[in-house]
Amino acid sequence: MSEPLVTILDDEPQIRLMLSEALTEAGFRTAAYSRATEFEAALRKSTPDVCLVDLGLPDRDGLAVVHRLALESGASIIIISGRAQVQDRVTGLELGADDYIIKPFDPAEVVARVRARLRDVRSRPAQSDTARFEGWTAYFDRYVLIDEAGEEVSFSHAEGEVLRLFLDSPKRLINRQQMQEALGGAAGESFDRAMDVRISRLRTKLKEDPKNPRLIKTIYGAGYIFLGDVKWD
Amino acid sequence: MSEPLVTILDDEPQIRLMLSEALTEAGFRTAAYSRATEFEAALRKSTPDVCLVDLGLPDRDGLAVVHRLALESGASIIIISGRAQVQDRVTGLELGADDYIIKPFDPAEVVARVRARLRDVRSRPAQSDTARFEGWTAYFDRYVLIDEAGEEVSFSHAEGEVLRLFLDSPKRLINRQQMQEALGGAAGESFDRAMDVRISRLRTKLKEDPKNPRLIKTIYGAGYIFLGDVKWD
DNA sequence: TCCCAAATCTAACGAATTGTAACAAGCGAC
DNA sequence: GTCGCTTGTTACAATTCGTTAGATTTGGGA
Repeated sequence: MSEPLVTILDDEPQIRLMLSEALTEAGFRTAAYSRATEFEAALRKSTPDVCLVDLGLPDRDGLAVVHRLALESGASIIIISGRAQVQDRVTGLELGADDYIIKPFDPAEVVARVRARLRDVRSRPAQSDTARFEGWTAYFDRYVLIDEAGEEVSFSHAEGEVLRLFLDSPKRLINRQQMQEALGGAAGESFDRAMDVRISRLRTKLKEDPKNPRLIKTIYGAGYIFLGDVKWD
Repeated sequence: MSEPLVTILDDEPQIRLMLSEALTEAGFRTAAYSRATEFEAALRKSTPDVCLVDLGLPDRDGLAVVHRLALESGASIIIISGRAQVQDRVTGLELGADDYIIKPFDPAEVVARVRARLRDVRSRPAQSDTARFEGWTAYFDRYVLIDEAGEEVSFSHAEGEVLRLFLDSPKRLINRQQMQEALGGAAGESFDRAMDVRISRLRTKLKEDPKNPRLIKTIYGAGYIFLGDVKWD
């Protein structure tokens, strides 16, 4: 599949240029137009994924363009406008725009917003949710750990919560209260023991030596600390 | 189906109130939380359509909440934040947020942006009738699955509903409530077991190993996840 | 040093959740 | 009507995970 196509409709040349450059650099195909008629003619040939539309056009009311686009095309629509009133934004969005960016803008933000629109058009390809540490690879989306030898160990939801907490803050002391909150346990309760058990079970899966754990260390009276270098993908 | 559910996660009471009022008046159901742990606990029960998340939370980094939401839920995410730097917005959007609103904001704009998000959640592109995944090809118009070897397995309407639900959001947690709604089961009922049976039957047809399913995974206490890359023709 | 209370570990149990075989009801084809 | 297929229900098996309770470890004080 080719790269997503982003079209730009704006009458100011320097804005067209700025957007084209930023979007091309971000890996999109772009096509820019200065007038609505020209733009709509092009729509009959190509089917953009995202359209950036300026409201202040010389030959047509920008909102009318947006409205037609919303009705007739499947593209996401982002309005780019100098009109900063809340009412303008509300009508723009109500007419079918998916986002509304106010001039002056930063090209990096436009790129980020274009990406956000593309994500949900394609029903969000899952971002990777994988971490590597000390020979292990944790696939949180699959609930599986794989060791150096390629052997698979699956872990449960509860164990995954603990592991994620550790991998989120490696080499930092995590006290019991912090852990309790992160694991969704209401405060107090005799819930505290449950935490120990979760950790114990996780240790077993990580093949820790009970007498001398290398990865999950207990700090007596303080909490736990996860040693080991973590790299999230 | 009932009104869309919008959740609010913000530690400032007056903001929660302002948003709840505006959204309720606009016809949405709302639920507001002040702390991340509370919010995440609620997520296990209900499935919001849009989540409004403030980044400045007392008990957890707001961005971490956003990231998890983006990975694990199908909801649209709108960040509401006082951090106005472009860099903040870009990282927020990159982590999976669909929109980013800066405080102070006008409730009318928030409502308009929530509506915009719901529009594209609802109007997901009409799926075709053929999907490929992990060696299988599913023909929904013919109620037939074909494996790599070309062997045909037919499936029923009920099984197809489940399969389509999974193929529509691969690698995402689908909780029981969500599935129940999608499968046309009115809430409650002793219908709950029927769902397990449907899934069990589908697993059999997909030749899943009962002890270690690779495609349809159960998350105890949470729901199901379909692993595997899906491509619709 | 030894002793002890507090903290932590973990095997074992049980409540809740999920899996699935077996049965039954519904329905269309003949 | 019967036959065959689909699909929900029931009943029981299997799994998950918090709880309990006894064993073990820790660190301060005698």
